[in-house]
Amino acid sequence: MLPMPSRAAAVVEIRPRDADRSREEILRAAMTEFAENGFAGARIDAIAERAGVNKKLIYYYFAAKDELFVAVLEQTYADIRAAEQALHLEASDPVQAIRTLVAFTWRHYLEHPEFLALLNSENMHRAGHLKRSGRIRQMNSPLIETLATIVERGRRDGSFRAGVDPLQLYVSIAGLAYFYLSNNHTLSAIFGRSLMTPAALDERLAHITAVVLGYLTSRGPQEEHD
Amino acid sequence: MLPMPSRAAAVVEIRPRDADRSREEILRAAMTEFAENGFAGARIDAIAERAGVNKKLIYYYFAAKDELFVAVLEQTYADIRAAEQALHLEASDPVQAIRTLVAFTWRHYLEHPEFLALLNSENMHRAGHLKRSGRIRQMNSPLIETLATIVERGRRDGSFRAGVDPLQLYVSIAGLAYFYLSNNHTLSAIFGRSLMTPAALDERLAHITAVVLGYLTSRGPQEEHD
Amino acid sequence: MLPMPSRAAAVVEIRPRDADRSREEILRAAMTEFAENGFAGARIDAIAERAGVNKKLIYYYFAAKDELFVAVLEQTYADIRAAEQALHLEASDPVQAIRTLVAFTWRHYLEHPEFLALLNSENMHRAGHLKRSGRIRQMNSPLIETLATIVERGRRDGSFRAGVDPLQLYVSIAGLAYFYLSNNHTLSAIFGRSLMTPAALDERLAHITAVVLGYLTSRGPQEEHD
Amino acid sequence: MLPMPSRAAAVVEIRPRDADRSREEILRAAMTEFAENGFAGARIDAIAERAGVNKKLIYYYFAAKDELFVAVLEQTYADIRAAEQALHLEASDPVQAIRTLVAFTWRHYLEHPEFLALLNSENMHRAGHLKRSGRIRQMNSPLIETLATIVERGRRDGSFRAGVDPLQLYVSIAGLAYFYLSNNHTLSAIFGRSLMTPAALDERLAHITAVVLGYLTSRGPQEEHD
DNA sequence: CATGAATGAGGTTTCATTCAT
DNA sequence: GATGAATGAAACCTCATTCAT
Repeated sequence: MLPMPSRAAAVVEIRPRDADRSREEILRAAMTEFAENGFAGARIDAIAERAGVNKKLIYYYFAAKDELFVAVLEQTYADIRAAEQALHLEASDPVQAIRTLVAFTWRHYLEHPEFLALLNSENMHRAGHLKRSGRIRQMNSPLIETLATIVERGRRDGSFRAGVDPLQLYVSIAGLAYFYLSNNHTLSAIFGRSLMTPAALDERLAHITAVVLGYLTSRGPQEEHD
Repeated sequence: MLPMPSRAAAVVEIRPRDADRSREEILRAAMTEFAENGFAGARIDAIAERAGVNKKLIYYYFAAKDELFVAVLEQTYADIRAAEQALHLEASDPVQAIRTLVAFTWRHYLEHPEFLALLNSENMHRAGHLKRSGRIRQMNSPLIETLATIVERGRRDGSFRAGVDPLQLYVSIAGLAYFYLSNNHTLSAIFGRSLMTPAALDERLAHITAVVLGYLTSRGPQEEHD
Repeated sequence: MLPMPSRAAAVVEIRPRDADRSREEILRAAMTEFAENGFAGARIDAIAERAGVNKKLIYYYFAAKDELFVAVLEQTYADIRAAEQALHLEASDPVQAIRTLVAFTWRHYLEHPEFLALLNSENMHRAGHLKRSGRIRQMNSPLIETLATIVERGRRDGSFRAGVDPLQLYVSIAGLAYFYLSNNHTLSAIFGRSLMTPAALDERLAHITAVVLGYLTSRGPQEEHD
Repeated sequence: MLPMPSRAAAVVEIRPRDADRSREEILRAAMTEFAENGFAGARIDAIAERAGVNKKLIYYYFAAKDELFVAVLEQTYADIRAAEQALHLEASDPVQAIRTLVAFTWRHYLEHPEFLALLNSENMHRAGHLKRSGRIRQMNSPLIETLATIVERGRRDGSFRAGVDPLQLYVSIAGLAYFYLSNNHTLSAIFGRSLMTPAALDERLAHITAVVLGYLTSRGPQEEHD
């Protein structure tokens, strides 16, 4: 009863989907469910239904809810790391490189709301799942080092200020994008103004870029360093 | 933390009426529980135990889990608004006012991790609870208007750039502080470096201040505006 | 702090209602609540709210939910017995007396749906409450004896058949009215025809009268008696 | 009570699939529990215990208490409709057909006290459950049409009066049986005379038959039609 | 006579997980 | 690889009732 990816399979071909397909389907369904409801709010039942499989199959592939969540997290991190790798920032001049990086971050968050939601959920659990996954901890973002190079190049050619910590900068870029998108519901509820129209989104990206470049290109008087 | 009507009260330990006391105790316990576990993860049982009251009493005062959460949110927002009002930013010069505001935001988030957690949880629910509370929607932050005044004063005396949207600025200040603190667990898990030591915290505040002032005081070349 | 129904009361007159009034108010509220929801479905909270009194007051007057129900039953039976006594059936001729009695029963049920509902509820409990109340058991309907007299008069003057058991007749008259009214919801749901329009109600009364008189005035061939 | 597909089955005691068995067991248990305690008084715990299954299984099959009640109602109605269909009233002469129908109704109510109890409970809820079940509303009793035919045949052969509404007649036959049986507890509590001895039951059936036939066979003077 | 605060027991329902096939 | 049936623990919530005043 094992699936046969050989000629025989082509003949019979009764089953519409094979093992890998099911696993992937579950993972995708879990990602949506976890993103929409958080870890505690997500329901195994809902995941099974979304994936179109039996609940038990979920346990067959991913022993427990926690481990399924870890798998989803790993997948999500792998996705963003892959996308980051596709950027080639070394070539261009520092200002342009920063523009590209900021825009990339913004767009990735915008197109992957599940990433924000999963991060939210995971932070609420004090990164308990993430700590359990050796794989994610190894997926240390290469962006930090790229950023260090860019910042250093900018400092040397006189376009950027000195004393910029790449890690702080990375967190700031992320934060400027993340907060706006992740908190969009509460913000628009309070300000009574939709933050997700195309115009508003463009405006936000322009603002973030201005903030980051404004910071990098300004002199940075001493008294600002504490 | 409780107001003391007179010295005598402090001595004899006359508590406010039990009813008020219980209600407040429940609210405080709920805030902690919701902050630690999110809305879905929070347990009414745990809240009752924390507050030292019978579970039913919670329903006596707050009809349902949802409404209790709304009450907690309202309290939290009321707290931050009260703190904001205590700042007097109009007097000082624009640069100093911004420094004060950034530092205030940073410290409030640092000292009230429950605020961040509740916000996280609420965003996961797409602000469903917040939308239900007319009271919170009215508590529109006066900071936006204060910020508008400061930015305008800075522009007129030549210290700040033109074209700064106070709402964008507000969101950016919040985001720069929020992301670092809220995501501290996942960030430190990934970077293998604790972000919560006193030194690290000071460093972050300095960085945020530098970013915000760097942005405000730099010229802002046209091409940054899209 | 005791109420003073004396001159003093007339002077102060702060309280809008006195003790008896509260008790009565509770009883009335309980009747409605029990009638609408049955014994198990009725809520003490709801009764207190309906009566506009504190829940504890209910326990002050009627030690427990069961006893409150018994009190309501007693009141309801007392009402119908009082109404029955107001009928004077002895005078008129037998046929007319039966007409009057049937119409009275019909109208009383129609105007007192709570009586039907309470009876329903009580039967579901196998008359447990009723059996506890000596007062109700003594309130044996005088109608049975009146009916016996009417039936006997009718038999003697040749208008009614012989061998009519007054108890069976009483139960039949009640049943013909009761079933239609008490089951009106299920019946109209199934037959898709409203049974409570004025025309429908008149028609039913005419039918019941015809059935009862048809039975009483027909010869009654032997084979009908088993 | 279960159908036996073959002798072999009876020997080896091959039970129907466990799933069906459980579902049926739950339904049977629920019927008893609801009949004994009404909807509000019935306990899911008790049903689970009676059925010998886990409480959760009840929700697995019937989502909620309400829906379980609807299922029970549907079953009960299906039972009585099936029994009605087994009667063949068309053949016999009108008087005999009426006798048969009255006796059938009486016996069905007598042997299925749960039907009366469920009806009681459902009426207390204003047929809320029944209205929700399309299936029951479609199970419109075919008896009405059969009755119409019988009554018409009787009218034509001169044995029955004219102007008999089959629906009214149906309701009357039901009411004459229903009230006696359903209210037997309160009635015997008040009259201090047991109504459920075999002799008493026979007597009641004889009386009902006499009432119905008395009505149908009497002339029905105009003034009775109001 | 009247009240608001508080409770313990138990109700329906949910959920992650396992059993048997 | 895949399934439907079944479960125990625990969740939210309800209810009649009592305590203290």
